[in-house]
Amino acid sequence: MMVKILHMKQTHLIPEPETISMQDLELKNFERVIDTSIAYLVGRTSRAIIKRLTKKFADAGFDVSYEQWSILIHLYRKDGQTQQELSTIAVKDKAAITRLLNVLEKKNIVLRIPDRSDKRSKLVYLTHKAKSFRDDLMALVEEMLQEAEQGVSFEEMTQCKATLNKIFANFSRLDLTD
Amino acid sequence: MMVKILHMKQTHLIPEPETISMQDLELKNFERVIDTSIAYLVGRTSRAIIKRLTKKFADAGFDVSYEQWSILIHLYRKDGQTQQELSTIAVKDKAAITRLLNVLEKKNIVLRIPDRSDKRSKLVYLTHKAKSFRDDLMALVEEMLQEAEQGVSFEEMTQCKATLNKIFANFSRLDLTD
DNA sequence: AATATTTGGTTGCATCGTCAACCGTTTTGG
DNA sequence: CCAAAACGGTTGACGATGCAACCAAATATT
Repeated sequence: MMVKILHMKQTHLIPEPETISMQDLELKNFERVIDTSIAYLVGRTSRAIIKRLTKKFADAGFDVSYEQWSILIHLYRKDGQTQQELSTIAVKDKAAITRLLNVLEKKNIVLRIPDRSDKRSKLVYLTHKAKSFRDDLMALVEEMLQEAEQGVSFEEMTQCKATLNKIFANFSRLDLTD
Repeated sequence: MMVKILHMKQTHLIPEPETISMQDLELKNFERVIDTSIAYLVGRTSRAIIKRLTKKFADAGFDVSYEQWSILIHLYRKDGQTQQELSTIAVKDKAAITRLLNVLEKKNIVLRIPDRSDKRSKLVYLTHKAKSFRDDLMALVEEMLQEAEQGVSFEEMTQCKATLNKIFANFSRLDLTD
């Protein structure tokens, strides 16, 4: 994979183009794989966002983590979904959903009601408490999004999102075909 | 935050523009905060990448997780760094570094050597084993990156990375000024 | 020189994510 | 109609993360 001509002898004082270009290649390869890698950038941006929003929620006195919010938001849009639906829409393992809901239920933010028509599934509903701070949470998220967008034009952000969607779609496809 | 004129009376049969636009606003707000939110897209793309690379490593018989690789790569570039340096460059908590290195040391992939000139720090070095599969891991990462880039032009990817960098910088700045 | 502060690293605690195994229910297909 | 397969949810095992408290060594302060 890596081109290795790093041990070439330097017989002249003038820089030899071959050697330099090989070192460049090596450096460029690292750059490509680390600092400027989409994997790295996407990962650290994601962590930065989570950290920021977690802090915002905490500072405002809401005992809701980013992950818990990522479930809540789907319930705010449509209350009473099954865990399976939440799992799909939130792109999380169903085990992860079970555990997040355990915490949210303990905090009295959601309720699990057995589905009468299908005894296997449970429908997840928001409590009054959850509904009461909905707008506050949404406002904090809006605030965070605006912070993220500083110096980024609408078109630029739209383009970036489109690219991220393409990348995600690429992996979704590959995961299916394996 | 949310504009609520959903309870307006409908006195005519023709759809009232106000009502419709308010519902649209509501929907758009959800869209902005969920599906098309940069937070959501960045998060799911990151998880997809990690999942894919983890699978690639495992399929090829390498017992190295994505997180472990994210440390290794920095050592491949420059061997013998302190944990503090790794923490900064990998954008991870120093506690996380300690634990990742514990695992890597147990797997005989890295070594921790106490720094003789500063007894507090430890220098992290790659073992022969680590060096031996370096190119294989790099090749798998290259493969994953190429999968990610399907249907994405070079310019588009460059633009996307630039935007992600801007967003990250925004949060870094805010974290400092608090 | 003596003390205070900072720094590098480890550990405990709580949360989160994935995988695989499992249980009870529902659906399918011979 | 009944056995097999699929499905929804839970649990255990294991890795990983962030925060805060902590220790020992190194620097800075006075």
